Amino acid sequence: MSAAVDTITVAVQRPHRADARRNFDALLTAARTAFAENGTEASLEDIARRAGVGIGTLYRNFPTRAVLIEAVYIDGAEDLVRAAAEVAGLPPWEALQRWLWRFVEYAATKKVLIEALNRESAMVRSCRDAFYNAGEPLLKRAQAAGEVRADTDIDDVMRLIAGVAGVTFPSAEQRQRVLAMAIDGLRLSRA
Amino acid sequence: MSAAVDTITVAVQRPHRADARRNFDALLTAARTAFAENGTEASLEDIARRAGVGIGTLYRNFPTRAVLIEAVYIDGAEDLVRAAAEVAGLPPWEALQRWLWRFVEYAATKKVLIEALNRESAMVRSCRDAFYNAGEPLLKRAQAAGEVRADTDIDDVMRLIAGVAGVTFPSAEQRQRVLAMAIDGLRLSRA
DNA sequence: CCTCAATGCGGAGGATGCCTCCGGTTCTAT
DNA sequence: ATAGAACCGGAGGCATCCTCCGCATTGAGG
Repeated sequence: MSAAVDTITVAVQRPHRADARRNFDALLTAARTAFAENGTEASLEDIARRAGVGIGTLYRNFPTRAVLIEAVYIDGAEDLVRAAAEVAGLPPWEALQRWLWRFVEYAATKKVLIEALNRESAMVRSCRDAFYNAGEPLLKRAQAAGEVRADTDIDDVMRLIAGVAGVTFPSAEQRQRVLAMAIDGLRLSRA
Repeated sequence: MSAAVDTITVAVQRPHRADARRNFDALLTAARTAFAENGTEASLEDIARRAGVGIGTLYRNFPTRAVLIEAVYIDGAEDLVRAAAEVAGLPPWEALQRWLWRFVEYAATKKVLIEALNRESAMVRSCRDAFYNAGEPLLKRAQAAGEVRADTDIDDVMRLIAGVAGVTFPSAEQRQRVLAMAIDGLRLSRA
């Protein structure tokens, strides 16, 4: 499991100087908040202001918007990867379901996830690979146990869940219900 | 069915003068193309250029970006509403499924749909109401026939399908497969 | 403690896009 | 043919993205 975590490569280096490190962290925090509120088109000038730094500082740390998005995206990804180990001991279907709901929670805390999933970059692929490495054993186990349809793979599943998790629902209740329906779709086979 | 079509109210008036009507149509066409390529953040100046008109003309016809998005969104909506009548004679599950795949096709031709579904405006509500009026009888019929889970409604279903239809898939094959899984999720009940 | 080089800073300025408004043009009803 | 309502394009103001430069700060080494 530790091996899975290590595969997430880091695109941006956290600076060496203490002041720069503080600014880096402040920018990440501000970006997380701004993206959660306004999506990934949130104004970078606004993010710099929120962090209490100049726009030059933002660009020095994150040369493009995409790099900033990815940095936010990777934040917390390790926790999700580790969560797979936490549920591994449960019965197959239960384990997979629990992990998928963790994935949905992760998605809820950052709107960038859905948009990032559609991006093609080394960093995103690295994270995606890590998620897939974490979740795939759970899926295969549930398939081997005859609890999940055989005609799907981890990429299908992640895209299905991510797509639904990205919808803005009027109520948490409905969100829960519709996501449950999507997850239930994993169970049925046309056989 | 004709009553359902009539409930779609029109937010923008098509102009009276011949030249203005031509420009209006050209703008709609250009917007459809630009949105399909770049999503709803596509440059309005680019759209005006594509249509061969000045930016002032774009704003005169569509006072805000939202109005333009909605105009594109409604385009073709009537066809989808009518499609419900075309499948009504089929067996319950078949009818619903056929219509949902029509919905997916409609979504594929314009990326704006997914984003529009998350917007709150009179026009969007009007279209959504029309879709729901069209699709709901099909859903209820399939539920009455015991072919669809009882714990869902047309709003759930539309959001589920729209969410998945909005994902960018690397292949049409995968898209097909994952959407089929989502639709299969309608069938299962926890009972 | 001091020095100095590497690291890091903010914001002015150029480019682009959104949006408004005004002088000029075109269309159509009479 | 004419008048006036409808319509036009694009300059200009504002916001945001992004770069670059003169100045400031940090921290390692002596």
